[in-house]
Amino acid sequence: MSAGIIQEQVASAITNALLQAQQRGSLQSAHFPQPVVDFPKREEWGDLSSSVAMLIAKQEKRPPLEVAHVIADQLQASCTFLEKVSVAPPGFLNVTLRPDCWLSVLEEIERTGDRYGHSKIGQGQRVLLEFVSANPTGPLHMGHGRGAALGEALARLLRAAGYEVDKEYYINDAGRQMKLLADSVYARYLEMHGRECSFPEDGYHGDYIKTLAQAMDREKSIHLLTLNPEDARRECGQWASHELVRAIKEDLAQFGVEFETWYSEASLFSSGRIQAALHDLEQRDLVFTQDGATWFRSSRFQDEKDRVVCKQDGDYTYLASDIAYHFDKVRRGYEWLINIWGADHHGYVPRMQAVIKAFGYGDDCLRVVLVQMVRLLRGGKKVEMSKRAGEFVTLQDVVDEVGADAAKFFFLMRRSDTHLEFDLELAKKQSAENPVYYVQYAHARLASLFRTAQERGFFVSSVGGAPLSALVQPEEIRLIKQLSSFPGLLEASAKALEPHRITFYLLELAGFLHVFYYKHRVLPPRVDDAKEESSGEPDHDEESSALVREVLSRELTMARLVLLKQVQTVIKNGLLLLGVSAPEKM
RNA sequence: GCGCCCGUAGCUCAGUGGACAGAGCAUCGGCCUUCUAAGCCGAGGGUCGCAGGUUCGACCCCUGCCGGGCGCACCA
Repeated sequence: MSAGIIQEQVASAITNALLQAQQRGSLQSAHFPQPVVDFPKREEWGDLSSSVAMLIAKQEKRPPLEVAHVIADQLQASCTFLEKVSVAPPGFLNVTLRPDCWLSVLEEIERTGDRYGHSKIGQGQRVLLEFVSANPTGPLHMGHGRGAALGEALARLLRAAGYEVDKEYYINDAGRQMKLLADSVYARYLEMHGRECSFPEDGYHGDYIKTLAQAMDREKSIHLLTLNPEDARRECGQWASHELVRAIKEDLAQFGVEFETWYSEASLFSSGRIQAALHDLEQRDLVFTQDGATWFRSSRFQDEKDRVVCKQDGDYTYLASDIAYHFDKVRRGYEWLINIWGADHHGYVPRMQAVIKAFGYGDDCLRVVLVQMVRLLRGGKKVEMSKRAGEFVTLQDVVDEVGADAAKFFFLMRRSDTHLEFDLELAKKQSAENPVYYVQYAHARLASLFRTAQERGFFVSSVGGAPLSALVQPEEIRLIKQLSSFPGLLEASAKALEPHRITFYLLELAGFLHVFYYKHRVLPPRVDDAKEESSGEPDHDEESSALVREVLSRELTMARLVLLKQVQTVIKNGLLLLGVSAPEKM
């Protein structure tokens, strides 16, 4: 449902009409649903429409159309801000507002400014949003970029919806992958010094491993060749993971994504949290021993089978870390946990839900958002990647080539659980074909307009001081309507954890702006322009021109400037939620 | 074999159970003496994978099938 102030106003007017009709005995129901108020599919049907009559037709035991008429009559009688109320089959209620109603939207935007659209639905609930969390075994790639953009946008969106959000990166700095990293670096190190060695079977082959070994040789005071292989390996592992985490932080910072906390998996071991968490479960008989391994009774919580947490060889599994980690999350006081995972881990979700339930929390305490793969294209042709051979396009490569803004916008143009095609050529293009520029250009265009206006002595006034009744053109009303639906959009996007809706909204709003801008002038032509025009030939192609010939009074200029100011505010608010900049100049 | 996700215009994708299913790209044809043409306008294009069901009403919910992706470890 939309929560824009106009939509709310109409919804409550309908509710009132329902209750009044009920009192007068023309409706029978004891309870009515909250009326859904939306834009009708076609503008000519009215400003707003509601399907409430069809929803209650059944309980009223009357045809929807008849119910709609009852509501319409009541609305018409009691509601002064509606210019027209009509009914359309099969039972839609269409209303047209008095034009001045829409102007309150502009006041609302001016009053709330960069908080326009924000809500309190989160009620200050504390949310831990964990994302990216890539192993520090190499640089971040495209897929991580998508997760990073989504996480950042979600954090901003949820904060705007009244949640208290912390962003966290879980560093997988323990276990097999780290051992492989250590071995790989050590092998390159030995190689560098002409020592014979065999490169580990599943090691990391990328050139960055050689770079790490070289940097280590340069910057470390101890010579690794003087150490025994075990110590040398450990040195390599620690150095490499430290360096890679540092590089990952840098990449993310350049991408415009920062975290409140970086949580080390290794710290779960050293602090004894793993044993503590497992002990907690054991006391409630949710952990048992069999075949020399320790198991978690996840099957009690709708997982398909029990899972090993400590192997026969005494090592903990990844799940053990996750149990301890998520236990710690809720113990730190977070009421809602959101994890953003690659879709290839979806099979892991029931297990993790079982963990949460085992600690006594409900299903809705943990929400896992899955992110599908990114297919990288260049001018329509697939860019081949092979992680095995260490050949993949890094996030850094993409940011360098197309910029952080374009990259983020592209990552947020699709629902997260569908595959995404990312065309580097398109993302770089500086034209209307490139969606990110299309939206940013709308913002910059307005900034430029305001600069010119100021030079010419037109200052954007406050909404209250502007002659807004001059705003009657369809393109103007359409803009205001679109602005009015922004709060509802944010609420729905936050509830669904779907920032891509904001992307689509902005493209639409920018489109409306560009159309308006093309059809109408805001500032009067300069004196010399006017002279040119009058000395020019008489207009032959009046018909063919899309431009609206209109008298541009000072009032109209002032009113349009105020309207466009609010448009600019909303574009900016939207872009900032996506983590994309709103440039003043392009 | 079991589980999850996806099948919507030539391509990439939107579409909280509501009206004649939308956008961008691509194709074709137009618009710069205008406050930013990084812009605008017009045209063509569809069995919403298939078949049932629920509903006053289904692209949306349920069941089955077909096609694609991904999972099903004492790996992470």
